[in-house]
Formats: sequence, C-alpha cells, structure tokens
Amino acid sequence: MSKSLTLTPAQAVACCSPLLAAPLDAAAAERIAPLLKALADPVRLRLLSLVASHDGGEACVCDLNDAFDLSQPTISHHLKVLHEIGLLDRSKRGVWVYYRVRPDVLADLGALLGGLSR
Amino acid sequence: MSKSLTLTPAQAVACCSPLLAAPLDAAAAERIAPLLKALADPVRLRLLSLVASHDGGEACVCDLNDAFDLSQPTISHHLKVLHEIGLLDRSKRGVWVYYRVRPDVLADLGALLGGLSR
DNA sequence: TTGAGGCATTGATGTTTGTCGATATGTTGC
DNA sequence: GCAACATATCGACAAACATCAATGCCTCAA
Repeated sequence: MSKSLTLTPAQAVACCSPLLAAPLDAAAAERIAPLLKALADPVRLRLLSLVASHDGGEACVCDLNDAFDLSQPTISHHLKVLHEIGLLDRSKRGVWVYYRVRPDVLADLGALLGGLSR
Repeated sequence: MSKSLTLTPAQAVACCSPLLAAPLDAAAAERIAPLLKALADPVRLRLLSLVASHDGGEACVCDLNDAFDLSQPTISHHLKVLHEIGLLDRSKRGVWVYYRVRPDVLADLGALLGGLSR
C-alpha cells in the first residue's frame, strides 16, 4: 500500500509553519479545520482527556459511556469522529473496544496554534 | 469595573492543566469548546493567520475582504466571531477597522492541546 | 448638507451537526 | 445454537452554522 497523495488532517497539521508566522494558504486551512472541528465539542474534549488520563493511556468504551449523561450511540458517534480524524487509535480486544490518544497529533496542533517550532 | 465571575473562553483556556494530563471537567470543556469552534473554520483560520502576519500585526478589513472569494458580510461575520471569542482585538481608526490577534490566547490554547506547562 | 465609501446588521436559505431510539453486528459463555 | 452483552450503524429531527443580498450606520470630503 503506497502512501496517499492527499494528506489526512492529522498529517497536514505537522506540515505547516505556525499560524502566526505566515499566512495559511487555502488548501492547508481546509485540511486543518476539520481537525479543530473534531475537537470543538465539549463532549469530545472530555472524551479525549478521559482516554488520555486513563490507566495505560487507553480506555474502554464501557468506561467512557458511564462518564456521560448521554446515550451509548452518541458516545460511539463522538468516538468515531475522533478516530476518523486521527486523534484516537482504536483496538478491539474480545468484546471490548479500547481507544488511545495520539499525542503526536495533538502536539503538532498545539505547536501550530501556539507558534512553537517542532 | 470588577472582574467578572464567569470566565470568557479566552480566559478559561489559561486556567487548565493540559488536555492529556488530567480529565477535563464538564464545565471547563463547555468553556473551551467555543474557542476551538471559532477556530474550526478554514476561512477563520486564514483570517487569523492573515491578520497575524500582516505588517504591524494588524490588518484592515479592506485588505482581508480582497483575500477571499466571499461577500463582505460573510467576512465581517467571521471577524465578529473571532473578535467576540477573544481571539482578535478590534480598533476603529477613521473609516477603517483594524483587527489584531491576541497571541497570548492562542499560546494558551496551544499549550492546552500540546501539553506544555506555561 | 449631501454623497460616497467602509463596515456592520438583518433576514432568509441550504447544509451540517448533536442527539436519540431502534436495530444490526460481533463476541463470549452455556 | 442460543442468550447476554458490548459496540456500531441507521434514520429522524431540531438546533446551529455559513453564506448571501439588501439595508443601515458612520465618517470623511466637497
């Protein structure tokens, strides 16, 4: 399987100079915005934070469901959004599904906003 | 004028440990998400970046309008969103309105995501 | 005072998004 | 195989959003 020519948002965010250093071209903005959109929801912010600070850096969906006053499909939907954008890794073990954050993607995004060089 | 008891999103983002360090409580998530939502649009990302990298760190609306293939009200709307959330400062001089980024807010947000201590 | 230009506001419209209930899929133990 | 459980998908709906054309509000110059 060869490398895709179109970057995923998670890849795109690692390839730009900081937001405040140089004007972002339209194509880069279109690739980065979905990543921020995935983060721009209180439930998904908490999900990400919960997964990250869980034992071993990963959390089972069953744990996450209990932390919210939301239906199971809703949590599943939010996890899917975070997974598809590349912020959460997903691994199934038996009946349970575990999610794990990708701190590199989050670090790249933080650097893009905060203006740090990598 | 006394300090407000309810934090604006721009203030709230400076008050949390990094996303990956400890679970974000619901209230903090509700305050931070709007800031990310304001950023989660390709046009607003480019606007912010354009303003920041303009001469003197500020840009006139007239310059910004020309950089996009969008109507003037649409640009005005996006600038309003960025201003009201606290990411852009606004100052009117004569007929022209100038916007300026608040790099501290962006740095705090970057630190929140990237996991840096301040 | 009147007109022109820069920017904001309003109202309308099509699209996206968050949420739920119902249902499907997949796994384990009996 | 079947029942129980964990998770995902589907379909529907209301709320939020991006966009535009029309219009309003300022400010400056003539």
